[in-house]
Amino acid sequence: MTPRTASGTSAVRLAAETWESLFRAQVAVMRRLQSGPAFRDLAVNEYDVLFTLSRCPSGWLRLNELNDNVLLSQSSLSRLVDRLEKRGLVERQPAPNDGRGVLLKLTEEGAALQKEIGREHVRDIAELVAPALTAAEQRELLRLTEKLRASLPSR
Amino acid sequence: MTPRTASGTSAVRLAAETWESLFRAQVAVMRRLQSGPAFRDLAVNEYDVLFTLSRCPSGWLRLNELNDNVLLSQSSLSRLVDRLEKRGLVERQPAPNDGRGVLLKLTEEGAALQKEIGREHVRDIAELVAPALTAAEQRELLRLTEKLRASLPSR
DNA sequence: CCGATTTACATGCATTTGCATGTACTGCAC
DNA sequence: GTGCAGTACATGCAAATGCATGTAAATCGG
Repeated sequence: MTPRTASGTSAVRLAAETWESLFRAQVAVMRRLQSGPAFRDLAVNEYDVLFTLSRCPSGWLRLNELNDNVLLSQSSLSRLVDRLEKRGLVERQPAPNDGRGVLLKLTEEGAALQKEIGREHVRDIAELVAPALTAAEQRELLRLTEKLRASLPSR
Repeated sequence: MTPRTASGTSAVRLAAETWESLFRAQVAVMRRLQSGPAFRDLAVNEYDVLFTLSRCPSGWLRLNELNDNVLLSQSSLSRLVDRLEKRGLVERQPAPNDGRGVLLKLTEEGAALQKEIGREHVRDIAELVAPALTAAEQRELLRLTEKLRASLPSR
């Protein structure tokens, strides 16, 4: 009854092994990245918030939208943003059309720090990924992970 | 001077975008997995330790080897294992040939809990991954992530 | 064999995190 | 409009985490 592939592996098992491998690769790469000097005075999650804000076309982003990108609870993100605000890296503003919402934006100092760390970070990534996979393989990995993410149920 | 691909993207940038996509996919999948009912009484990191032990052929695993698999500092893993031991899920033993080392093993109760959670977990994974990618795509994603992980510098 | 360095793990302590809850606002039913 | 459920964010508090450091054992250089 259970459908099996040519290699005798069930579909469920293939999915589990695929996720396991993706997860382990992420752990292994992340471990090496976060121990590097790029993150000496900013945690990876904190950098990630600055990075996401730097990519935002309007410059302003809602806190709840930010939360989708980060593996943090809503309350933890709220306090992480507190810290960034106290360090003068981001700015809060009440949302215009929603009295409950909060908009976030990089300060000039925040944007500068993001760029500085970002340069190092990108270099570190390339040093890990480029020797491991050919350009074609990287493009395929990019395509597959993007497709996976896009296909997930909204929540 | 900077080498560019046909699409005008530098090798460094391709590597960075590939990692970014892999990372976001991991965050998105993990967010959905850990909010599910499978992890109602065991954190994901804690389950991960039980899972890794369950895969170990000899049954016993060194603490430092375990640490390579998990995105946790050495001290945090030490205390995580404390908690698992207090709950009767794992057992510590001094390493035979190295007086500094500690060997870990699942208790019967730990093995049973791992299997129980594992069943739910695998089902959750399949529900997310299988509809998103074809079997061939999953195999390719598995291959690429495995190659990436295997190609990383030891540390 | 002896001292110096390194490795494996544990622990004190400050910081970060998540859960539960609180507050304020929105939107919907009527 | 009024009441009521739902959403967005903040906060109290207990638990988890990381850094720095401690302890003990292994390894290395002489």
